[in-house]
Amino acid sequence: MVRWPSEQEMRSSLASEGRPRLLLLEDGPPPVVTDPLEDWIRLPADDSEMWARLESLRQRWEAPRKPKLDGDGVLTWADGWVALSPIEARLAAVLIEKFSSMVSNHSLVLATQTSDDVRRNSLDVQLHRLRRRLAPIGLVIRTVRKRGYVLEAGTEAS
Amino acid sequence: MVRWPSEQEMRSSLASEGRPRLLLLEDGPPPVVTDPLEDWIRLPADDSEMWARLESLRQRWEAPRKPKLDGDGVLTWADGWVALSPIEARLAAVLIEKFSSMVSNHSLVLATQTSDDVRRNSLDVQLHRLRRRLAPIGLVIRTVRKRGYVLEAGTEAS
DNA sequence: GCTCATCTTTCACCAATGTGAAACGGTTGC
DNA sequence: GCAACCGTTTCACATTGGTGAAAGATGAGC
Repeated sequence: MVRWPSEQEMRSSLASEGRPRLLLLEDGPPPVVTDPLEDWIRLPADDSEMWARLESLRQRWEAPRKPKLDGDGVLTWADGWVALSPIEARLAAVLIEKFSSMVSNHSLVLATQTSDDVRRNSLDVQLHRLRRRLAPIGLVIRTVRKRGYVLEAGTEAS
Repeated sequence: MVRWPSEQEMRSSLASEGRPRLLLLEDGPPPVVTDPLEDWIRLPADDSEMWARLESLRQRWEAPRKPKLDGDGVLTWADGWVALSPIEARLAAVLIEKFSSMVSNHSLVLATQTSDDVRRNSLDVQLHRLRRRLAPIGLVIRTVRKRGYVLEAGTEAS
């Protein structure tokens, strides 16, 4: 929540981090906001109205918290989209389903449809390739040694 | 502009058309809206506040504009315009309709009116030429291997 | 330090896609 | 008609992408 127009810098710093903000209008004309993650309300404000606008912003912010993978191997996330190959898409699908939590090594091997033993490190290679693709749109795959992997949002640190 | 909650049907019909709407709150609690093309205001409302919200919606709606293709094969976009040949125009039309999302290979072949198999790669050639034409005005066609293509705005990196 | 899991690189092979050149076909203006 | 032009189709070849395999490099845990 940002006082407006007195806290302009906070507004722009939040904006550049891609975080939502509600402008509390003290005086002056209302701003025209085009960012879906921004809204405003004139003070003094009714509690229920304030809550409704905050809740809307919160939902808009949290909605795209999971990457979306369509049936054509196109994976969409905050920074854009990438096309995945069939195997990569299957891997990504199971990782996305448990987004931000761990997926066992074994279920990933199953996702690649390959029979588990001969291909000692074929999963490693696929994961390597998937990492390469996902990095540009801000997704990272972290390792849980001996157990599995976690797909999550990369740190915004550019 | 939709009265709320008395004109619910109009709200959903506008929503399904992807058009913006401003809910005029007559009574009852304010709604939580997650669609960026929707907003609300409580009646009676100050003129300047109403205008600000309407203007915000208008800008959000117009921002993600598509390239425009007229009946003479002239395609207009931010950086100017180019003239397309008939086949290129038909291709561009279906790509523009789904601007920024994927168009299947097959529907593109249909757009060229050719019967799908004999012309093994005639679509490739057309796409190649279309790419050449569109590049100068800042449009790119990205490939989704085995599935289709996406027409989108090129990176502003000039 | 040793072992083992994981990561990365490289190679080989094949399939899909991109591209230029050329052949083909229609239209226009003479 | 015919020449010039333009759009379209096809062909041949180059380039890129997908996949599996193998081998070396890295790093964690004992």
